[in-house]
Amino acid sequence: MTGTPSIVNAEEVHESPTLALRTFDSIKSDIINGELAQGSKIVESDLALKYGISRGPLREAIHRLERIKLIVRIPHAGSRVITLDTRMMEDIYNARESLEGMAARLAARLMSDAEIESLSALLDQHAAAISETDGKAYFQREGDIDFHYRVAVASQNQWILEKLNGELYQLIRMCRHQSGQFPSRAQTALEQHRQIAAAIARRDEELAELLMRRHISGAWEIVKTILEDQND
Amino acid sequence: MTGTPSIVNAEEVHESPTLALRTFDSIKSDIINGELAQGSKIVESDLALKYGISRGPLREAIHRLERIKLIVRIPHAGSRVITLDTRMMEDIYNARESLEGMAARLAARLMSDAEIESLSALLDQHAAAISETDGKAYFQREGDIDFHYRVAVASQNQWILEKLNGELYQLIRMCRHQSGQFPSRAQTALEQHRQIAAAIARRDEELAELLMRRHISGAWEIVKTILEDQND
DNA sequence: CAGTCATAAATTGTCAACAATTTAAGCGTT
DNA sequence: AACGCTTAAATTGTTGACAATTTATGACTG
Repeated sequence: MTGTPSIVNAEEVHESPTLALRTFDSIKSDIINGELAQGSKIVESDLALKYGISRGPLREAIHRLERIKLIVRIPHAGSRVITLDTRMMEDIYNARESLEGMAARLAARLMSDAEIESLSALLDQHAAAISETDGKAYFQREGDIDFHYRVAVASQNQWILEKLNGELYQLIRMCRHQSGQFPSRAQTALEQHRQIAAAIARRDEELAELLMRRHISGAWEIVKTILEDQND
Repeated sequence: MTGTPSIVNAEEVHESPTLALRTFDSIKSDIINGELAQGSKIVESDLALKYGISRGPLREAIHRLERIKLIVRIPHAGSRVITLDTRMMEDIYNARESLEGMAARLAARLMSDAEIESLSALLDQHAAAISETDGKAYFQREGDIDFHYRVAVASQNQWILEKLNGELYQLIRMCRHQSGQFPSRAQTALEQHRQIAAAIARRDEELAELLMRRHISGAWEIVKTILEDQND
């Protein structure tokens, strides 16, 4: 029951049973990877043609993307791919800080011993990967998210899990991709992950929350300077 | 710029420009008021007929309700009105605690002096209303939400504001409605609101967050016992 | 009589045409 | 040349019909 096996966390294997959902996934990737440029206008007929479906399910896909905040939409005026700015990312990181802080607290309360064991193993795995590849970007990025995802799951709070995994992480992925590779920080992050895991293992709710919040607000400070440097 | 005049917080005046949105509002009210019973199955054709529109926009309305978590939906299997249980409400209140705690912190940092003044005035208004009507239920409920809404706005965090006002408060309203009138607690709540407002006025971020979280977790303790008594 | 398979009904998913609205272009006026 | 109005094009919103899928029904078999 504990073994989410690998790096990738939640993408389903068997493809979605409906056109709208499959198209939603496609467009989502295209936006995160930057193939659909930020701020570009979405024209329903064009996209429907491009993805080979009719406007009905495409519309549903767009609405789902709006829900995830990858697309912004104005009645009768159409929709555009979102444009990330510092202001918005600050909102995201602040929300994430409070939500993941709570998740860590709940995880410290509720995580099973087996899960804790498995979490620790995950971090060993990360440590190995770091010393091997020494800064291999992609792996670490997803590894980082993997850790946070586990904590969110362990919180057993469906609402929080859904918001983190469904919305916030997507936007952060997109931001990372758009900002190119930024400094590795892998070693520091791993160290902090270890401390958080230790606090959880000790069932110290207060400390787990505190450390998680520090970890995230620290990450924000770095991302912030990068974003600001970029736009000046 | 400060004067949101009255109790009701954000319902737009001029009705929505699209059928789907208007129907969304209608169904939302019907669910919150219990006219559409919890757990009842939603059949698209039936509802479309009932609201006098075609299935297209109705479908969009349903998707929006799913986004708000008032409806749960399974591909090919249809959708049902959500059924509130203690488990889910606990998730909601925990999420709310962390998010509103952060909102209070940000409010203490960012709220303008005029807004603070206005917030204080709102509380005076509430105090007057309480001593007048001494436990007039509806007013106090909305008054309570009004206070929390103001703090969320003052946080200037769009993501948090949207989640609180768009999702969490709706579910709490629904829960309150379904649970009938529960004990007033108006005096206690007002007192706590005052302390929170004072902390914000003092620009004490730490304390504002702490008090807000206590306030909400306290409210949850009460709601929890009510819910448990009901189902046993 | 329980269980299972095939069939029929009900319901959701998808499509293409039509209506309403917004955006752009063209024309005339000042 | 700039502004506003009228008209045309483009785009979104809405509709009803059709296809695919699930759920219910009932006959058949062990």
